[in-house]
Amino acid sequence: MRNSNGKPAGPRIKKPVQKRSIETRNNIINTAKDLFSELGFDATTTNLIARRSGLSIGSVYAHFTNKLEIFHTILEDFSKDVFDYLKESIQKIIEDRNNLNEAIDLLVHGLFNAHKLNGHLNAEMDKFILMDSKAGKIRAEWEAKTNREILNLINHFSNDISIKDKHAAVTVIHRSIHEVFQYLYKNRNRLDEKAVLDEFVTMLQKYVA
Amino acid sequence: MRNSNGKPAGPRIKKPVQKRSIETRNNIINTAKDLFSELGFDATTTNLIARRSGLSIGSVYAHFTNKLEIFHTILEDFSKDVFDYLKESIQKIIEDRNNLNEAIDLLVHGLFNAHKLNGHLNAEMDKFILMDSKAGKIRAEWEAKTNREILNLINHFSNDISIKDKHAAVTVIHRSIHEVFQYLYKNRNRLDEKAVLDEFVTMLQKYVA
Amino acid sequence: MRNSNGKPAGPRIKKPVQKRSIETRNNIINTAKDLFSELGFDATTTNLIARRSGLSIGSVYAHFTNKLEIFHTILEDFSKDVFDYLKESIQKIIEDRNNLNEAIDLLVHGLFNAHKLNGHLNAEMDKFILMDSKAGKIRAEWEAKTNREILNLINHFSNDISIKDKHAAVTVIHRSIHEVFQYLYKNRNRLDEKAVLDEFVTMLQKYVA
Amino acid sequence: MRNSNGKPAGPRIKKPVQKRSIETRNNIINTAKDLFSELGFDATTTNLIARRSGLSIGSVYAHFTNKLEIFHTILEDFSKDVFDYLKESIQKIIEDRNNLNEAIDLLVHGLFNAHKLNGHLNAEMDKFILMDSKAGKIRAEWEAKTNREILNLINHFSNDISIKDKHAAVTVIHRSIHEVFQYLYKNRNRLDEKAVLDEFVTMLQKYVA
DNA sequence: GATGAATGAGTATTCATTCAT
DNA sequence: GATGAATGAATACTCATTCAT
Repeated sequence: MRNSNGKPAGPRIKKPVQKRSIETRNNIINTAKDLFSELGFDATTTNLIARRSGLSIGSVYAHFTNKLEIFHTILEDFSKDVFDYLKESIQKIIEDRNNLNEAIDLLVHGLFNAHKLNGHLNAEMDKFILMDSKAGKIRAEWEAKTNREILNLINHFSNDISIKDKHAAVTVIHRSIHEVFQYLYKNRNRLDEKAVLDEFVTMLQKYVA
Repeated sequence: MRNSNGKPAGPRIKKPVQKRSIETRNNIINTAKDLFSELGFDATTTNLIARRSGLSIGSVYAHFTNKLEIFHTILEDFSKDVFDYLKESIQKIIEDRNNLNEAIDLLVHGLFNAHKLNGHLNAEMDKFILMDSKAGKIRAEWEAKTNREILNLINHFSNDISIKDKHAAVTVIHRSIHEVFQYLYKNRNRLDEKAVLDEFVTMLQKYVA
Repeated sequence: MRNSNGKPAGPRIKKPVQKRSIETRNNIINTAKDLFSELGFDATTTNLIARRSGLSIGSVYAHFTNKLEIFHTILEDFSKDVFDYLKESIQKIIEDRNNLNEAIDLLVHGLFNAHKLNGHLNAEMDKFILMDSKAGKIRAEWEAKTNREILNLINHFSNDISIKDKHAAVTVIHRSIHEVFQYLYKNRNRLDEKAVLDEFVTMLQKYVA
Repeated sequence: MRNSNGKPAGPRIKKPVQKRSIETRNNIINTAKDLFSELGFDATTTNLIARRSGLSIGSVYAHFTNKLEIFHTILEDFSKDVFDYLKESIQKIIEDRNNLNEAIDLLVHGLFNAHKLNGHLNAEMDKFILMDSKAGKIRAEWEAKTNREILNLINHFSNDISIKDKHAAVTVIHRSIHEVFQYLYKNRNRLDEKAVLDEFVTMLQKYVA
């Protein structure tokens, strides 16, 4: 007979005020990121997150309303990190007055590093984006921002570039990057990473020339 | 994806020989494919597969040792279907003496149709390939076969093509295709499908030229 | 990621067809009735119901969607039983051509027996009726039926009876009965049950005369 | 009502002597009364009591050993309030030299007002009296006192009254009152309150006459 | 004196799988 | 050959209570 006429009881998750609390929150996020990456969302139990964080299960739920919220937080953080990295890379490319081919090379290798450590997590996120609308929204938002940056870069080189539909091009470039990285991760012990990456850079260079 | 450390089960699952039995098996596979696609692996319960197939849960377990086996079967079937489609397409391209640009166009659009209907399932499979070694092996096998076919095509046009590392090129082409398709699926209502596909074809054409 | 776009999956609780299934269901109901009566709703765990029934927890949930449904079933059964007992008593009173005083005496003692065994459960139910709207509806329905029967009896003796507002009278009689019983139950070792019951009969007799 | 097998806790809870402390204590009691009344004992969490009181959970536990103690305090307070109200009413009836019928009328309506505001809480208390021995003892004590007052009133009118067993009569009267009130509360929007109350007064008047 | 972060046993519920009929 | 009732380990989440700061 829990709350059958459910008056709202005020927020159960409070903004952490004490320093200890903030540390705990980060602890949970980092542990969960590792576990989601290792085992996937479903196989990662909340109790496991707690144990691996050196916390009680109660603590986990004091900081997040539920397991999904932890995942969304990680998705958001990760998306932001990749975006920040990309933005910085592009800024540097423009500042350094690299030529187009150098630019592409730097862009691809830079993004590759940003993605490198999170192949499993990436796959898990990709799945969620289809299944869970909140996740889809988060990703879409950051994807739009990322696409805007790539478009900036394309525009910066607009004299050297011949492309019919720039927006479509951005999509193609962005997604190809994403997938090639994902693929390299999956096969990280079987493939000549450098060769594939170089070939991919070549493809992009020829494409935009 | 739990509870599936399948001990060898002895001769409980027989290869179906009778026609009715084969029909039942296909019934299960088709229902499961729909459900995995709709809900994902974890959220699809074996009891639901049974009910939607119009069968008893006992019957499902008479045909498959466990849930994972159903998934592997579907993965195998699907991989084979895509491969067959690709092989046929390439054969036709060669027979029809299409030129390189036409070939690429046909290849991309052909594969796109093969993938088109299974975006969710694809994402689910992608995840499993990382998480579940048996799934990884199945996919790797078919991917190798597929890559071999693409290599054939490249060799067929070897006079018109300038590529440093053909194997790496195959990887890049194959994965880009895969991802662009996946992306188009995710955004099927938001994007101009034709524009992206055309842009992608252009990229490949310039690349191999 | 359970069923996030929740297509209805058909009924999970099936009408029992096998005899074994019906027996199991009754087993659960009886065990739960004892436990709710002994410990109250909240302190009665579903696992305890299962164990005391000699069943697995899974079986309990194969027969009832949740704990509340078990309670509602018991409430409904109990309300029906008391009603049936009352209806029968009243019929018998009328058939036997008892006079008014005898009638009241029989009515009170009869109902007392119907209630006798379930004091704790009654208290639990009384609480639920306030807190849980479904329970309230169930009780209200049977209360209405019961009140109608009592009204019948009053009308049968309408020549011997002087009452201003018959409907209000029914309420007063019905509730007084209910509460006196409840009270006698609570104090079953401390009170002279017969004396209180007799006094109560006297009150009603004087009242309606 | 679990987790409350209170081991003696030593001198951790001090009787509040300072004014602020007493205010805090009352604050907790009032908040808890509202919540128990609204949600029931089990669904009312100690953390909710703290938040709604504007206090920390630590403060609540500085004033009460546990949740049950809060409930017992409220039960005791409420029982005392009703008793005081009754005692005063009876005193006034005697002083004002009301006749018997007037006396009953005043008694019933007076008590009704005392009970009026606490239907839910009453039901919760009724349940606890059966389930929790300490609660049972508290209620029994005040019930005895209350019965003594009612007996006083009966004795005051002993010339006008013809009753066999006065003690049983007190019980019947007291419980009938209690239940009719409870019932009126449950149906506060559906019933003609005045009619039921009048009919009830009539019943008592005829009864004792 | 007070605070609120942390604890962890406890609870409802699910679902892959088995096996008696 | 099939059925579907039964199993029970596993899981997300709650909440009374403690105690370091």
